[in-house]
Amino acid sequence: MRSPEELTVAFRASGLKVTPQRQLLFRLLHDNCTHPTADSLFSEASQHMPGISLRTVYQTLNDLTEMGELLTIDVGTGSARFDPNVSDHHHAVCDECGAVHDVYVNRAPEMRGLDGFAVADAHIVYRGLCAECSDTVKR
Amino acid sequence: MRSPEELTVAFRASGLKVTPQRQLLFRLLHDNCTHPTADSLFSEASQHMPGISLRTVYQTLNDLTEMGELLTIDVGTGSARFDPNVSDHHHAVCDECGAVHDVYVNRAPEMRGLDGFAVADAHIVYRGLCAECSDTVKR
DNA sequence: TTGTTAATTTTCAATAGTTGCAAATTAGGC
DNA sequence: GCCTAATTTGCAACTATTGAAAATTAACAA
Repeated sequence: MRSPEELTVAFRASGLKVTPQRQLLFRLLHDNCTHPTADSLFSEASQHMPGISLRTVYQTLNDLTEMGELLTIDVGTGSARFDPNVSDHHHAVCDECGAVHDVYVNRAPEMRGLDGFAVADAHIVYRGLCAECSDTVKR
Repeated sequence: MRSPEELTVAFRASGLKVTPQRQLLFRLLHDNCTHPTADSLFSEASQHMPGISLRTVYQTLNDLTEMGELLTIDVGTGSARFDPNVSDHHHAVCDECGAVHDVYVNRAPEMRGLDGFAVADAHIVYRGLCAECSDTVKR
């Protein structure tokens, strides 16, 4: 995702308004590697701007996703996670604490067993225990 | 997933009852490679047994999943998909028609960029166009 | 075969996550 | 400062799924 400043320019350029709500969300999302849910963002945003509506959060997240600034990922945890890292990557989900981490692979493997399927994209979800939770379990 | 006959024995052996509802679902799921949703199974089941309840379908699907006879997979299509193929495999989802196919890979790739995460499982979702939909688009 | 009882099914309400809609508000150009 | 289209808000609606309680029934024994 681009910086709040760049997004401000980009939004105006496409005839979209730059509201205080949107600016706040730009800031909260920029360099955010926690893979927040709409609801967790709403909570955080509410502390800075009491009264902001959950609907607006969803709206803005969807807008950013449509513009290609944000990835909406579903790792099977019930609610969608949002990721400002739009580079080609994958995710590791901790079964213990639920944390989602960005991970990379050299190359997604060729799939076998299905002829004629034109693959446009491959997304890998790793599950297991993150470093912190492995530590806790060990001791 | 084991055959309806084997499941019947297994259920009785664990003190579970084999009801007509369950038998029907055993049959509908056996060798079913369509990755049905709870709702699509409910529709199909209703044709054979009018009055069967959606709740029972969910219940039985959850029971089978807990027993390791079924996989509950989430490919981001909104509702859970159920897969009687419990071998180690992955999925290909057609962006056009939504069909889900079983696929295999030689070995899921090592992930990079996250130290100390103990991977227990990796699931790959391929997206693109299935053979049928590619054909349709071409002509 | 019938009785007993715990498991199951059904019904219906409740929940979580998300979207649709209409009224009120406001950013940004004039 | 005004206008107007874009945005925000509030709330109802919707989808997928689960919880709870009452009614039913499979399985076992007598």
